Amino acid sequence: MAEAGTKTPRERYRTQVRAEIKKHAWEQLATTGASALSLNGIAKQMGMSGPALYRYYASRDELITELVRDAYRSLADTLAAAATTGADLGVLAHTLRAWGLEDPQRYLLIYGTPVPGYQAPEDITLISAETMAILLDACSALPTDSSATPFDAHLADHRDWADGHPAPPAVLRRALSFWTRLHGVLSLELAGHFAGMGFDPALLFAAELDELLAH
Amino acid sequence: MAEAGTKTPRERYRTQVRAEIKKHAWEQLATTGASALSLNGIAKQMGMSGPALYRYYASRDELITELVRDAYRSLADTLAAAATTGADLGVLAHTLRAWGLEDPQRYLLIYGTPVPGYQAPEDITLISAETMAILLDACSALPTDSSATPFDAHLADHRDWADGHPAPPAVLRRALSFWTRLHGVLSLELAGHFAGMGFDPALLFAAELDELLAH
DNA sequence: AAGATTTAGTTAGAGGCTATCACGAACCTT
DNA sequence: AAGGTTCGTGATAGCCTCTAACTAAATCTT
Repeated sequence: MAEAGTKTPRERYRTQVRAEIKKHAWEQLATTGASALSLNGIAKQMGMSGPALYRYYASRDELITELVRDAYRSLADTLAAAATTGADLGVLAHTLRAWGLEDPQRYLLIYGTPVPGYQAPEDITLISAETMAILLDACSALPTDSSATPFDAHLADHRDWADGHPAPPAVLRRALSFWTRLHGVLSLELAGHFAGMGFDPALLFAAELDELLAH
Repeated sequence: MAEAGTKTPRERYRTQVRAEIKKHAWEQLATTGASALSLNGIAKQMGMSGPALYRYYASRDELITELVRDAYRSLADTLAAAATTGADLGVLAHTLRAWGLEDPQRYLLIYGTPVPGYQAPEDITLISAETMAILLDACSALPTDSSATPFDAHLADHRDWADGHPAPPAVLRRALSFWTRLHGVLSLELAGHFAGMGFDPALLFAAELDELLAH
């Protein structure tokens, strides 16, 4: 395995440079936001001239797409790791919030303002489906004491997104609520909308989570 | 009044050009997103050379800030108009969603990804407070049958953001839930995250709203 | 080991953008 | 009609993305 994984020196150098480029890209993203991310700037930080980066990323768009992919991957892996250690929905929620706080711009790269024309490559939507599966599993573990709503009936007929997951409609609905509500509090916190308001965002998050788990 | 409002012809021309610039800016925003908004492009659309626009807006940032201000203003006015015609929380929620769907990028200009360093001018935060006041009024009209939570106690001590509004903590909490939950569903819909999922976003929104009003 | 080939990095440059400046032209005031 | 103010222009600096041609180095082949 140590032999199979070790490619030619050139390939190793290449992947290492690509990694270093991404490292600087994440720094720029965190400090200046995605719209100000500059290949030229990264090149200068790495001590080489602008066009050199185009050996590693065909375009600025391709680099950003890879950042998006890595963000989805990181989120899916983080939640999966928590889930395999027996985390329930509550722990999963706090794992999500911690992941978001770790790098708000990374969260917003996924869930923030999209570029109107942009369509993510299919492999990224697959990672997104992984995350959804983790969420559905966790929701299945909870008792479904709530009664069936009209929306449940709609979901029973429109469950393609569950991708074969055997969860009943009530569980699908709980998963959607979980997703949308936590995103609601978390995204507003990460975007700074609670900044001057005085209360503790962590407590609001916990309160929303409590109410989510109580029903 | 018709005389007081009519300034000098030059001033009228000036405000009219500024309005035309903004009109094109909104179009660009809707089609290409805020990051691709270009003063140069707007100038060409208007049949004049690039630097001419700097007579009307000192910088690209200033134009965007004005778009942000107008977006906040439009949202506040839209909700206020609904509220004065006796709209309850449910109607207010659908008014919010309709406003968002009318121009998703306008909604995301307020609630989407912020640029890290940016701090909105104070008059914008005041408009935001207006919106919050409308929300608090509407929440006050509802019966507060829910019991006091630990978070209520925290809110009782951190209610600066309510800006003198006499609503009790339970109402504050309901207003926050209203805001964060509706933003959760709506922002995900506007950002296109429900796109390939099959279900009807309107029904999910309505379901979330129902649950919000039921407790 | 020597030559052939692939690859990394360079500079130059086209075309876009924001933004400043100096200049002429239009306009309103007096 | 003379004055100052304002508008729009072209020129320019300094960013940016991205392409192209070229050099130098590392790797592969024989």
